[in-house]
Amino acid sequence: MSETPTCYNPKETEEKWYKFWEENNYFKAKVNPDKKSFTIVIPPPNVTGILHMGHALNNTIQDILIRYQRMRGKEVLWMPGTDHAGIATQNVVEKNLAKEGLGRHDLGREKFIERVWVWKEQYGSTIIRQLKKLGASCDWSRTRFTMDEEYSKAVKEVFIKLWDKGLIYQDNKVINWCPRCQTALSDEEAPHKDMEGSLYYIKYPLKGLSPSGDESPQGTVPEHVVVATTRPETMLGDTAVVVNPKDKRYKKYIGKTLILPLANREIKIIADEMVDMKFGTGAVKVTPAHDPNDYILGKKHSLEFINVMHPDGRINNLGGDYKDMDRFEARQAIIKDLKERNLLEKIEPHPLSAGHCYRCHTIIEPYLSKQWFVKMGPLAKPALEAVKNGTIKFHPRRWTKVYLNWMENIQDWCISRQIWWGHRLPLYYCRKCQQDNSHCDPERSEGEAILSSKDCFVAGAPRNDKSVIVSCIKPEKCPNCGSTDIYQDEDVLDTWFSSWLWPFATFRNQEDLKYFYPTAVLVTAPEIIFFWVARMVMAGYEFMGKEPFSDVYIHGTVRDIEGKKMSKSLGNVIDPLDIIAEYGTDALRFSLISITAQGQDVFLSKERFEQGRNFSNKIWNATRFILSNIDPEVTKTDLCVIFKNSELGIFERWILSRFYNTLKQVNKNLEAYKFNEAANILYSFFWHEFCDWYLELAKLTIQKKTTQIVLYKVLEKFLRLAHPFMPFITEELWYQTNPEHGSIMISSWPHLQENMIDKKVEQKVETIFNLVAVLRNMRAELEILPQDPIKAKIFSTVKQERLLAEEVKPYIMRLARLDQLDIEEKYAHISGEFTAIVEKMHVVIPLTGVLDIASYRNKLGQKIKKAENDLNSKEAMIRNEQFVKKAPVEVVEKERQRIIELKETIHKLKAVEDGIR
RNA sequence: GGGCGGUUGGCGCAACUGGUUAGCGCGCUUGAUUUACAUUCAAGAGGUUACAGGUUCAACUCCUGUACCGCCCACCA
Repeated sequence: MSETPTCYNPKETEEKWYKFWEENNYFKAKVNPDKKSFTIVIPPPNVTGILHMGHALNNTIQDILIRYQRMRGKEVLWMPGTDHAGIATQNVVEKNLAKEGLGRHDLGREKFIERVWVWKEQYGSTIIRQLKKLGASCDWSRTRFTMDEEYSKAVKEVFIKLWDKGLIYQDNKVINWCPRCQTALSDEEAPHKDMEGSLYYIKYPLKGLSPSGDESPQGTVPEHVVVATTRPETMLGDTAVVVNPKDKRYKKYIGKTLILPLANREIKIIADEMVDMKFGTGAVKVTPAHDPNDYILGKKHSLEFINVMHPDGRINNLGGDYKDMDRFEARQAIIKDLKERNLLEKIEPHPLSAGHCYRCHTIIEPYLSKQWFVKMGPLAKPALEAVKNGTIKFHPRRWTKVYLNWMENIQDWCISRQIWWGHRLPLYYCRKCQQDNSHCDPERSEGEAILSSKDCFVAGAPRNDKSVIVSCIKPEKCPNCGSTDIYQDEDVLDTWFSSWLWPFATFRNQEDLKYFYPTAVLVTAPEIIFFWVARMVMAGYEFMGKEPFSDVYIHGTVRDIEGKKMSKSLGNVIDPLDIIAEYGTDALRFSLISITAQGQDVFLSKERFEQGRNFSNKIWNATRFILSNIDPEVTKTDLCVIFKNSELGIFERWILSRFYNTLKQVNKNLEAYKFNEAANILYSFFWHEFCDWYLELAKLTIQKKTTQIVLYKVLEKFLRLAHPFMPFITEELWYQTNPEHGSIMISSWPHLQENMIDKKVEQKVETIFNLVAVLRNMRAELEILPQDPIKAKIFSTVKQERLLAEEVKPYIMRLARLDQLDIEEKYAHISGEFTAIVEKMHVVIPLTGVLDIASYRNKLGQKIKKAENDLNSKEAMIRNEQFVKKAPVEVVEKERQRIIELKETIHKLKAVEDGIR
């Protein structure tokens, strides 16, 4: 009958302890003048969010920092919350509505927003629950939502502050427009993606040579200019063709008029240096309302701006025959028509990159539209300075450059969005004043306008306009004329316009703000640097007069085993909740952390979590073993007592030294944000030193109190070190080791006792372990089974070593499974022996008949050769005067020492070789 | 076009400010069931650190160049 193996079962402990922590308010932060504060604000996940590996990594790192600092005695606050995620959330709710056959316009704005709130109440806390499963020790009593009333107030106030400073303006510009979401987007929200496209060469006939280019008989086309474009459908909005003034091919055409095919409009040929003569045909169609560069040209040359699209991407009334076709449908139709008229010269494949909506991945349409912007230059100044002078540091450092580069080339921020879910702009308009001032038209033209260039660049104009009222609440009457006919701007603000206030707008009172702000460190992924990190820095300086955090830790992106980003659409997602269910939260956390080198991307596969699971199990079983073998009294003994009595044996001193060494390393690496290093150090200490060696040795003396105390103390201290990484299992075992000493999460971090680190003891024990390893190795090579009797001898002329060997003789015998071990001074050669060298000791076991002499001699020969090679190169080094002169003394000394050792080794190995014959 | 990261045993990754014998995990080979743990233990095999130069007494580490992989930003008619 096989017994059921003893395994750690995470499910039972995790729920229990999380509840316990919450009920005891251990996550709560209070202003405490006696303590230093340590604050982290969570990167607020979207309310629509569900936990993915990126969250798991991000929040595990934060929780490690938080739990570590809490144990170190700081008053820590991990501020949680969620982001209303305007577009994403609106999309989700609209999708739900669509199932009922409804669109948001069927409901109307107010009803729709009610629906979103209902949805939010129902599903918005999913991500929070999942973060709890992850063990996150956030102060949930402070949980914030970016649409909370107070938070919304802060958003409006900030808008007004910027308004008053003249940093907010309205303008007609070509912005990134998502035809699916039907809203403007900022540049950051429309990332470019490479894609396969085509370059279409289209003939634009000259005016006057033929009445109309598209009706010439027999398919001949009169004199024309060929333009190349990737988006033929935009030709409907062309208002010029531009060539380089230096281009000989086109010089004669400059100033002439072309007939725009299909639209049959007249457009001029103009000249501008901007044109690259080498690209395409050197002649460029200009569509000022549908391309950012053409927009600049249009402005410069006073062209007309013809917007030919509806907001949903269909061609509008200005598009003639193509009216109401979708933009891509229109593209095909236009190509077909051009072909028929023989106006399409050719189509070439052409790689291009186009902006995509970061929410729905639809191809962005550059679109002329009236939007609100924030002038960023003045805000960027202190934010640049802070990073340049080191007030804010990036980890790893290389991200500094990325940040500075963006900040130095900062563009104005388009903050208005044509959606409903979000913070509505605190702008109101008085209809009466507007009528009196007909110049101003704040209402959006639905994409059918033909604008002359003077209509653009009205920057700041509304600020001087008496019909525009900026206010936190709806004014009862117009302060200018007293009219009550007032309405609010329809647009909402970019979601990031609320997120950038997160480090301070999350606080509910001044006292908290004063105590917890600035926060300590921000933990996030590289994608978010521009969206959020940079803007928070600007907001921190602008509205608080102080940086929002001093350190920014940028961790890698979680990818699948092939290096692809994990995404639902690719189907390569490893769900952290599945891992939690199968292996436990601690296993998930530990594995994730231990494979995440600082700032490097993480390549995940499910198997990687086995390491964490196995480690949990190891900790579990080792603890069980220790607890079942020690006297409960031991748990109350002070370690200092036995230490003072110097009752500690060499192995006790060793494991304590190793523990404090581990502690030192863990401290160092945590301070340096090297979480994987810290985790791996803990792992190898506990597994390969504490369990593999010390626990095995301790079995010999387990009855002794000293042994029990050391076992218990090291275990108990280790649990504390491991707690930030593996909160649940450590809490459970902490409780089991001593039900009376309270929760581990509020226990104190072990104090580093440098005097316990004893390099000499470590070296000695190292030697002993080598001895054991050599004996085990000999056994294996000789193919001696463990149950076979075996005798060994150790020779050493050094008295100290003999004494050491004598002292630990029973241990060596046990670990190497010897029946007899003699320790002697003078090496007496026995024929037919098997020998190895450890330090200054000569380890010998008699040969048995099993050994393959030839292969053994071969191996021996290789060893000798390698040692001789080493020796030669070392001796060459020492002979080199330059080396002896220039290298540091200790390096030279080390080399000399090594030479002596190598000589000795070679000598002994040769003796062994002789002995075999 | 600009910037950044990577290239180290079969696989995935380490190695701080140059300094003995380049570590770890997985995998592989062999052996162990007197056991806290087979989610275990022991022993072993496996690398001239992408390539070409350079600096240095000394290069995985610093510099220059090349190749390949990946990312970011900008432009693209």
